[in-house]
Amino acid sequence: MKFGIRVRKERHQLGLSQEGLAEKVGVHRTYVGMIERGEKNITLLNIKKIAHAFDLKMHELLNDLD
Amino acid sequence: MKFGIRVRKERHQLGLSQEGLAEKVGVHRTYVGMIERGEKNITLLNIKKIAHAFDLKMHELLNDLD
DNA sequence: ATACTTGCTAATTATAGTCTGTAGCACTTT
DNA sequence: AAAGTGCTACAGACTATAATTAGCAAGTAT
Repeated sequence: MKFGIRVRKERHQLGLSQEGLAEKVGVHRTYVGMIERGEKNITLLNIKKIAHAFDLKMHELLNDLD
Repeated sequence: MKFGIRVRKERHQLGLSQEGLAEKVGVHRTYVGMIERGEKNITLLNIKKIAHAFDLKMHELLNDLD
């Protein structure tokens, strides 16, 4: 999945650490790492939370992925 | 979540029953019902499968949702 | 009256998501 | 060099919940 790569890119663009993003999103720090490495099959609610942390809408975070 | 309503709308547009969509997507018929009723927090992989069953990309199925 | 569709429940299995801890790398300071 | 700091990868054990499955009720249509 390229979703993780996209998340990492957006996170770096904001100059956030995984821990910093985790805090904004409301998930655990290690989980952000797992998402970025594509190890987990994230749910709709968390996609939404991450998108909002980036001030994006879900579909904006997902375009050009599949 | 409005995602379920969107799925139902797309399904009707194709004249499919829940069972017919379930078969195309590769999930159980009752699960499609649960998704449409917003009872489940669907994962990225299943969002992708459903979108593909509709000949859509994920972000196309999710636009105008949040 | 029977075949089709959907809503709903309850139980089980698979896996998403949490938490603790260890280790490695890059950089800075003394 | 060594010690300290910040970020990340990863493992293992745990908890919460997504996803599967079977079954029954109710409506609608044929």
